[in-house]
Amino acid sequence: MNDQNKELKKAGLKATLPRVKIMEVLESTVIQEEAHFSAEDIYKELLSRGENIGLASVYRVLTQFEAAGMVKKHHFEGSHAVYEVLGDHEHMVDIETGKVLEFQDSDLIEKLNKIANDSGYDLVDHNLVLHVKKIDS
Amino acid sequence: MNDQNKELKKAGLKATLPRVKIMEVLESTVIQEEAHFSAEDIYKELLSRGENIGLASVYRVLTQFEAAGMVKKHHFEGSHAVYEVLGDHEHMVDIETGKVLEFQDSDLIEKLNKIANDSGYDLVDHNLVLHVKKIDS
DNA sequence: CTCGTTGCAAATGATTTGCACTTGG
DNA sequence: CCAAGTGCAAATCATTTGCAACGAG
Repeated sequence: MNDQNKELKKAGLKATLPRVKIMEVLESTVIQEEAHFSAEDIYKELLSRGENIGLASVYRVLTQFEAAGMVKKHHFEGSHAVYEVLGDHEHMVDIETGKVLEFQDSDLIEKLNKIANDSGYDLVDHNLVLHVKKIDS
Repeated sequence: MNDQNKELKKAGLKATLPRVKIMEVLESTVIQEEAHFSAEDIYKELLSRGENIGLASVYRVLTQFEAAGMVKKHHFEGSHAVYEVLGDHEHMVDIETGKVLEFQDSDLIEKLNKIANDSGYDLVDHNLVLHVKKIDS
């Protein structure tokens, strides 16, 4: 049994063809390079690979993957949601180019935890997007 | 000329009845107490005040107000967007109750600016939502 | 076998748009 | 007056759902 099957099992999901194929796409370079993708993007990539998987299933599976903590859903802007394979980084959007940069900063995370704690809460998750523009431009 | 008219002018918008009425609602206690409201909420409040303003206009006006920097749009979760009168605070969502708490932390803002600067950018805006749960629960 | 899953098509629900009709300046 | 703005209804678009057929364990 391969990695994908294991991960699906761990999430309590049957290792069906659509789910395995979608995981493959999520782990492929095409996606890794973009870092962010819509349900539609995945769907098209599946089509181009000759898979016959419905868009509705892509939505269903991504939702399940999100519940399982494998991907995260974002609403950076625009009308549709985008997903990302879970990683511990934050986002910075260049408002002039629309490009999404990623960064990590453990001090920041520590600070966020502290803020939550100070209010009597545990930090379970967070969403952070910096909107930036090149200095001088 | 009153404050609302001035603010609208400053944003380069004609002081039309729908826009003035919507500003009034945004500044009313009903809204201030909730802090977050959907286009639908504003629409209903206008109706209850006997105003005959279309939902489409509410959407149009809120979009213009957002462009003018008077309100901010959020997608905390769920299917519809919510707006808030612009204030310099962050959000903390209790994942168990769905309640949205607000907080301020200048150190945090300073840190965010620093992060952007270190990458050669100016921080224009940011979006931060902490997802928390009560300690021990 | 037998449920959980899927594909497809139809339904939904929030937001947007086309257009003839007002209205603010 | 007349371009900007509005109301209404119809159109869009992303996402969801119902349901009969399918397939993993």
